[in-house]
Amino acid sequence: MEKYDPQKIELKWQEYWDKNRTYKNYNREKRFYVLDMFPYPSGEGLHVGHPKGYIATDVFARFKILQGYSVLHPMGFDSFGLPAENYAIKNKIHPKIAVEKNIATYQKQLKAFGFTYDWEREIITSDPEYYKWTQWIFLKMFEKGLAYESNEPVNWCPSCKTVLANEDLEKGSCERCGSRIVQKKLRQWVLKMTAYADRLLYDLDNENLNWEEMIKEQQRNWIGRSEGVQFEIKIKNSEEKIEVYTTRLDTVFGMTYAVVAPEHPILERIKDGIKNFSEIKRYLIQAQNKTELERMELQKEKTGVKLEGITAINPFTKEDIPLFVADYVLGFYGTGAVMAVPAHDERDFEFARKHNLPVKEVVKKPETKNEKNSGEKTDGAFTEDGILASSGEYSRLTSENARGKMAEWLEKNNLGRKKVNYKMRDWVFSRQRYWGEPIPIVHCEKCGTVAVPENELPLKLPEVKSYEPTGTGESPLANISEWVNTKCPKCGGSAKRETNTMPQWAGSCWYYLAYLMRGVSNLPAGQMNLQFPISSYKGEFDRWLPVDLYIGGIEHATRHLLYARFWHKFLYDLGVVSKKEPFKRLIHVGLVSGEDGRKMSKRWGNVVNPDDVISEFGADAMRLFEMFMGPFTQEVHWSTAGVNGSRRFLERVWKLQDKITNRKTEVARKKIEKLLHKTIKKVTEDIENFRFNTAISQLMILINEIEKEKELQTADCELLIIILSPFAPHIAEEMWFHLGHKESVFLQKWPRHDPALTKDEKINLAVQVNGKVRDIMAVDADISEDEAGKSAFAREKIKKWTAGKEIKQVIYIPGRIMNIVVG
RNA sequence: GGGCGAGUGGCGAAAUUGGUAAACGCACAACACUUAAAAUGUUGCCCUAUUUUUAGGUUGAGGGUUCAAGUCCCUCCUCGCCCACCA
Repeated sequence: MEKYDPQKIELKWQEYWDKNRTYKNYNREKRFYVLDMFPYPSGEGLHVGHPKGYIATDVFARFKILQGYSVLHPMGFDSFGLPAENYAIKNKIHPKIAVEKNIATYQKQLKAFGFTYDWEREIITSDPEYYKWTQWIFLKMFEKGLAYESNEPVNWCPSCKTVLANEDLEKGSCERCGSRIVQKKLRQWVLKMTAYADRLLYDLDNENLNWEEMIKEQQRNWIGRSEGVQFEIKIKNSEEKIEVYTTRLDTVFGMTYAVVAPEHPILERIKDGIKNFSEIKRYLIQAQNKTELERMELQKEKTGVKLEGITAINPFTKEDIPLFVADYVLGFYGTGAVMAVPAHDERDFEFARKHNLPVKEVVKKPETKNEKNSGEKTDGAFTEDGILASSGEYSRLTSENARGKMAEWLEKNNLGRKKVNYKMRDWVFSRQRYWGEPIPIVHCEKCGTVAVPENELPLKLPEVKSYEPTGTGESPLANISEWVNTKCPKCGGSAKRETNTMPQWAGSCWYYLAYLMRGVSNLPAGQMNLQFPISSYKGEFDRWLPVDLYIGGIEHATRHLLYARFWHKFLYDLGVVSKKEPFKRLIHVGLVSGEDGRKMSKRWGNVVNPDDVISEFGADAMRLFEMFMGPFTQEVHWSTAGVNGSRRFLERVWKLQDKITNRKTEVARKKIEKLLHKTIKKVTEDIENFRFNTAISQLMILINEIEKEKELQTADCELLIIILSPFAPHIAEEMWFHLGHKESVFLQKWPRHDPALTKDEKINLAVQVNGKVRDIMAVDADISEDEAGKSAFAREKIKKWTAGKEIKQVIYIPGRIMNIVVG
């Protein structure tokens, strides 16, 4: 047998699979759609962490192919957006050229792994043939009133010189460059994601999504639904009133003041009645100049000013209460105004203490028998539910009951109503950058905002010399007058094009559909041609959706995964797709950090390039190692020595070929056959449950055992090759052909274990005395309790511990343990 | 502050879901092969005592339930991730 030489065999089989279209069996009855979160092609290339998820999907894809499914496993590139553009600016290359170059690098790196990707379906989000559809979906949203213009203050990154969505922030800073965000009023395009808030929440639990609970929870928190009551507080001696929102209406008798946010419109309306208006004005300017971050850093310090001369009335108690303006109340949430109950809200408590406002306790902790009732007021607010006190007719009710009754009273008197609020905001969808999809809208003086007609799509991104961001709040496109100045599609008069572009995330909202659309076109690889109308793709959508398995990083939990679900639901409403949810099963890939435990980055010099690993150890060894490192969803540290271990394992597998024989040596055969079937069972179950590490350790156990034998039956070797093949496809294929086969191992059937063979006839039964293992007996697996007891008591080691003692109890769990309890 | 998750050898980890803790691998050590090294093979490798055997201890700490706890319950400690003035 010649030496195991991955360099030689891996390239050979990659070419073979490609040429023979080994994985493209799209006409089988059962189908399975495996999807990776596609990368954005940065200039750095891949490091060894990136492929971990791709290896897992590849293992799964091969497993499903072997189980007889048509498996769709596509790959593409998310090439619009800031990473590509910033790279281009830094290196003074046009983004388009940079993207082409980086994609070539990525492809080369990915292909070295021998993945099952169907490159004929590759998509690139910055390709006009692709983004004409991104634009089309936007136009549909515009048509349905879900894309609208807004002038609300938005997050502005002074370094990236663009606005950002809430989802793009990290602790009040730009997620990409770390710069502090400032609030800026700019005309923006916004998508009405909040219109889908309820469905985005509800369907998480009601569409049989096999998602990790952690990700569902993150989305729930992000959507942030809360049920409460909105009611009005009148201003004394005035027609004016403010609406407040609360989830704790039960505490309303404890309201000792009310607060409006600095942005609240009432301040302008009642300014003549405010005696200290100049002071208020100063405060508003001060508040406006605070950045998001400052607002948060100073959160302990609650500032605010009383509106002198203004009195509000608590609708329940009819008491006069003061009104404040304070920036701890957020202008964009709820009504931008709150009732303040210092006794039962920590923020209000803090504010009240600072401004010497009364604290009125109206909810008491229910008394429990054993608890000492000290009667002392605790230092802080009591924020839990309890029993009402000093609340008029509502006293003695539980918080929950009181909330219901109080809301009824408000409704009856036409003062308020139940209201659901969400933390999630509408999606700020425009960017003042060059490298993105142009928003297909024309501004006409006469007709207003007008959609670019469908047959003019794609609205191509014009070529420019200078694509650097301007910082003026306008995109670089605004400087190209021949592009900007156009005719109104409606009236034919002169009009100007929208110059903002779409955000990073737009293209990835529907890409899993584009792969399916690519299946319809018969054009050669690399040529996208996705023709209108969308209905011509319905058959493909219905056949393949939803995506059966989706793997990617956890950082997308509240960004891409939320946006894509939103778009999918919109497309569902349009009748484009027939399923409510796009991704049926979702698993996140745990990060691979550097050998030093730090995040892999140029800065630490701990980046490992997969090309180097593959050329030293082979793609199979690398694949195997990344699946063996630890539980898939967990963070792991890279270890080059560990890859070497996987390589050693493959060398040993390779050497088994010297033992292959067809002679019958029954005893050895039996032993290996049993272990083989146990391994089939475990590997099958483990792949299904994404426990690749234990699947591989079981394969190692099997190999260790076979090594001890002199011979290996051909039939057993074949089964071994098949169950190893998803992890190490190249060596498996090579060994498969060595056995004389003329057809790929991936056209074989995944074996089923024989249940009779996975059962042991003899087992080692542990015998405990008082819970401590004192002996281990080799017995028949189906030994009866009587017999097991007899043999146990006959054994010296057991006698030693039971002699002269009263046997109180004997517990026997067949196949597991016997515990003798003595007194 | 809120939510989610995790703590097991020198390291990555496993444990049939309440039933022999440390499988499998990495690193390390000794030996064999070799002039030597690498590679490979064999053996050892949680802690303490001891004489190969054996006994005791051990899953972040403490308590509880149970014949039996890494696994279930309570209290506490540490770490990670996400969200964070959301009324």
